Amino acid sequence: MVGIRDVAHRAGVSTATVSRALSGNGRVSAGTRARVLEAASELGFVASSTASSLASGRHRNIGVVVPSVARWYYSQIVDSVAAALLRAGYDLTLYNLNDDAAHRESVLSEFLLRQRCDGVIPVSLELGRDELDQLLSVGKPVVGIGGPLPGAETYSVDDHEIAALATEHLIRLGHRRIAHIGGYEVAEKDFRIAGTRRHGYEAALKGAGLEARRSWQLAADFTIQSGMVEARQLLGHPHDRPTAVFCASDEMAIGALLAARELGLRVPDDVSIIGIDGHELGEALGLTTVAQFPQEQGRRAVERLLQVLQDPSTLQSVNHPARTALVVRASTATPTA
Amino acid sequence: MVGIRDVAHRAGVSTATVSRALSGNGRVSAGTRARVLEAASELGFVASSTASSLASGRHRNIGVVVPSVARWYYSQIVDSVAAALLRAGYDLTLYNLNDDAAHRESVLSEFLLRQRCDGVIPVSLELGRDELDQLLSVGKPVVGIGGPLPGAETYSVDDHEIAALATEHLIRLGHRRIAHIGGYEVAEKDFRIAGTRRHGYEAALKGAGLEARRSWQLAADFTIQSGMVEARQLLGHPHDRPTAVFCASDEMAIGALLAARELGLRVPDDVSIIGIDGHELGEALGLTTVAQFPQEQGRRAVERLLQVLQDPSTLQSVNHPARTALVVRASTATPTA
DNA sequence: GTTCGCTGTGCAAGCGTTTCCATGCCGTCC
DNA sequence: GGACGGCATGGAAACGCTTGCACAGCGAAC
Repeated sequence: MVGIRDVAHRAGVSTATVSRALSGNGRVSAGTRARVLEAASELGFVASSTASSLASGRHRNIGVVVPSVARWYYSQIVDSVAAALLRAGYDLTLYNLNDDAAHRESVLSEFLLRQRCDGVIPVSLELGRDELDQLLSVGKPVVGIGGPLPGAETYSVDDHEIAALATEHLIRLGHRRIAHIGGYEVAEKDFRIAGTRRHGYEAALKGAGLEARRSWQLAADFTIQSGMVEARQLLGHPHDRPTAVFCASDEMAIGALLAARELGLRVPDDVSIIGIDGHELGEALGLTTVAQFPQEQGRRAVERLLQVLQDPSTLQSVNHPARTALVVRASTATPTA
Repeated sequence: MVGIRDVAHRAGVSTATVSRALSGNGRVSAGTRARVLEAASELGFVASSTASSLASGRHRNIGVVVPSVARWYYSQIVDSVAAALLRAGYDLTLYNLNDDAAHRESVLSEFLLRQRCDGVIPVSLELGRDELDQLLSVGKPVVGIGGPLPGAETYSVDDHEIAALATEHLIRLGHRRIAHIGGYEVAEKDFRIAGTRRHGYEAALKGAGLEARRSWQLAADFTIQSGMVEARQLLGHPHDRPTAVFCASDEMAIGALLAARELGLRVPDDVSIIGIDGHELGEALGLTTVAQFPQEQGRRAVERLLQVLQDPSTLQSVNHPARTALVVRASTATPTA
């Protein structure tokens, strides 16, 4: 293994100078730097990041905690975060909770605290104040994405608002019989978003003086398949069928769309469907949605976190509202009845 | 920051004993161990993994290199690999190439070699012999998943075979006009799978004495959307239309299915469609497919890699053929014409 | 009663960097 | 011409663990 001393020896300088020349910290004359660089590349020297971390206290590594990697939103986040970190020369350590609350504890205590990363990006994950404080107290800044994270700096849409927005779009079109596919029943703190979106839906209905039928609120797990399954139930009754469905994610909305077609219903004539997310597939299928832009959220969170790493004092405890946009396509229209 | 000396002091032993007691390496009497454990937990001690890595040369960290995280197969792999590593107490550093060949170089040289991980799991990624040897020579075992990786130990299906299998299923049903949606044209070594599956398709056609029309071989990027786009082209001509389509991934097959319906074609009556992968959504849509089991592949690759880490001499240069299964559902049938 | 071997523990030398501090040098200013 | 400040560099002390080696204690074997 070629080490810094080999480079130092070859370049005829001390290891201190090599370190300075390669890292850019401290001053080195142009000539010396050139010699060092040459020696390093000739030997194929790559500094041991472990040793460097130990000595400097920096890791060039960010921990990203996601509930899952198989759902569109998270995959988009991971994708963009990975790209942004790569560009900045940072590694990304992935903690995939796999929708399993049991992992939470151990991930937080054993992994994140093992002092391998410089900061943490929790995605749609609600940390307790204590957990958050623990991280911050060991000097690991936290910048969250998607979902409430009281006490931390986050980039997130307002889930209540966008759900209301989607629902209001249906109401404005004249719908009165609006169903909802979304929220898990489990009141897990790990997935509060679902509940918040449901509340937004309820609030919008209430605001329009409409009833929120319990039987028209179905729980699914945010995948296309689960959207299909629930929508089959929901739309299966020929009589007393809702004229519109608001789904808490595009994936579920796509499922609902497919289920509707399967049942021989025309969208939007027989039933209007709206989702949330901005999934590319929604575009191909003509799905109306309230788009959010996870790629943008991921990129900005990384930029911000790296900034905080430069100057920790700038870390705030606010949410930077993320951009959303109502994208009206062919899956919503005035009810024909 | 509470360090090992604090624990040692509290337990009334040396740091050496603490290290041994906590890591399980070396012998410690039961009584001492108990005292150490207690002291450690009272102080909330978590060993600095950096220091531990530097001293021991082990990292408890595996590098996973994927072309993308947004496609089903990869997300399944990452998911299962993450779970398996978590169980074993390993961290996972994610290198997302993002379908960008330019990243390849830098990821390999700058990141993987920075000696942060104990081993590497490249997914559907063809390393050159030199790159592979470089990794192996610095003592980083490699266990690949999905796709050829000459010289390395891998868990992968035989892409040529499963493509032929899928095509033959159509031929057996009586189809003679079989199109293919799959392979990128780019002959990138990063995505040879696409080409291999196409060859399997061509071989099967040839074996049956059928022509492989150039215009019936469309290139897409393995997503549902691209499958839709290509299938619209392919199935858009009322005359001279293929009676069956073999797609190199379920996602593209699903896209084709949707496009067919959109065009008013009945599946499988007007056109049969088969994919590869075993995507859950395919089940909901009645898609016939040659299933592979990425979750299983990921888990096994991790198990094997950890084994190799125990005893590097057992690393072989073979592919462990991964399980596949032809799953016949409602999207394929005997052609009606 | 020695000798031997084993167990449990401590000492201290690493692991490969970074960085503080000291030093030497040169140019500038009085 | 001497003092001083700034720059480039080297020496060496961290960083916080792991582990080889030495050693004490103790029971078994002779």
